[in-house]
Amino acid sequence: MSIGYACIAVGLIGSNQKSCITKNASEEKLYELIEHNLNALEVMIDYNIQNNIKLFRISSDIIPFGSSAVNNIKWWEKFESTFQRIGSKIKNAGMRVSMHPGQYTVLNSPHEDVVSRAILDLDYSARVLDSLELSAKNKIILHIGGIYQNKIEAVQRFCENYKCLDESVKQRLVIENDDKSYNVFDVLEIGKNMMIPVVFDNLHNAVNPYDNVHSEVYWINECKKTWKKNDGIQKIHYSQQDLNKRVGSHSATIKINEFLEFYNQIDHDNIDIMLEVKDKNLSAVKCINCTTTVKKIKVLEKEWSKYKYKILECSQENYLMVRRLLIKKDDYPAIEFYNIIEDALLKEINTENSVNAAQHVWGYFKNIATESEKKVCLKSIELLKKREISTNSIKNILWKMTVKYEEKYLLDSYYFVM
DNA sequence: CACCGTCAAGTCGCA
DNA sequence: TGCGACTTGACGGTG
Repeated sequence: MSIGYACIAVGLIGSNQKSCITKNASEEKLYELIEHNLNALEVMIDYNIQNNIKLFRISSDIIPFGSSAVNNIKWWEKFESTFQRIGSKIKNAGMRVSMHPGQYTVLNSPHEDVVSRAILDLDYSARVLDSLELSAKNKIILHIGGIYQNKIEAVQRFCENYKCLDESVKQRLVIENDDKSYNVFDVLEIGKNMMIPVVFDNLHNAVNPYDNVHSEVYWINECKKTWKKNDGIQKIHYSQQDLNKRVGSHSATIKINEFLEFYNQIDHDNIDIMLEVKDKNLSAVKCINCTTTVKKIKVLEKEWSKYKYKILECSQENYLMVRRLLIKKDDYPAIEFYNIIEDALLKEINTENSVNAAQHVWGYFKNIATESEKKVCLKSIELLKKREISTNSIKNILWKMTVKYEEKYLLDSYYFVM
């Protein structure tokens, strides 16, 4: 059983992906971007290994214009050794990765050019995974596509076009229920007929259900039947609704209690769970730490070192609660720990707390900063007290000093990214 | 340096 | 018929 996250690692230096607009997509520029993005991928893979994260989605933007004529670089040749090195790390760690072309990759379109671009997109995704020399258990996830006023014909077109796909794509391709057009029943029909594994997405199912009779567990068990030995263990997508946004929007973080309720209902030892959530790796680590059988408080202490100034900024009370919680060194109060953090993050940030947090962070530098840095910082904190500057401004100033003085404890802090 | 429009894609709902 | 929303972070130009 693995829990993972998609594409981006929040608060991880050197992991950002770069892109450019078509106008600027010269060969030189593209080469530079690919090199950068592969570096960033390796940074994320290393991070995953260090944090025991064994499930990860590689961004489809890893190679800018990877499936377009705009990019003529034979990147799989030019960066062959880089791909092999990263792929080895993935394999040796027992990590499983995937790719997920977005809503604009539509295999069942009635427009020939749209379909051929979709095929190129799938070929590209497979080529990335092939270049990493990973097995067919490392999947490409696709939605069925549009309806075009006739679902039966649209499904037929999907199946016909699927048959035309390259074998390297077919052995990796899995299909997922979406939030508008194809519910889990529709996708299962296709999956069973075409022998394609089905990924169950709980939020899509909540938004676009087949009926209100069958439970999530029922559908997960139905989907399980579509996964064959060569496909690896069943994969599902899990996310929670952002209550302030439109129906189907992913939440900022995974509420741990709600997750555990779901987790405890399913056959979690035989399922890989991909989280779709704004805070990405943060929620993945949270869910892993709350379900692990290895219960070491050191893990929570490490988490606390990253969260603490952010929590101090939100709530002094919660900050003190966590400190009390982590005193007993033979305990492992992971769920309580994350409940206090979730609670703090929901609170409105007031001036007093944001000043307090900034002063704590400034404390790392007050003996090493130059006179001018000291002047700027203290002035900014005074302005913050009067709400004349934003918390982002002060965080930018403090972040620059963190980088300059390589303040290790702060470099990983979520204070700067939340 | 902060801010914000733009990009890039295909479908669908609505005027 | 055509346009805006959906999605996403970063780009890229402006002030």
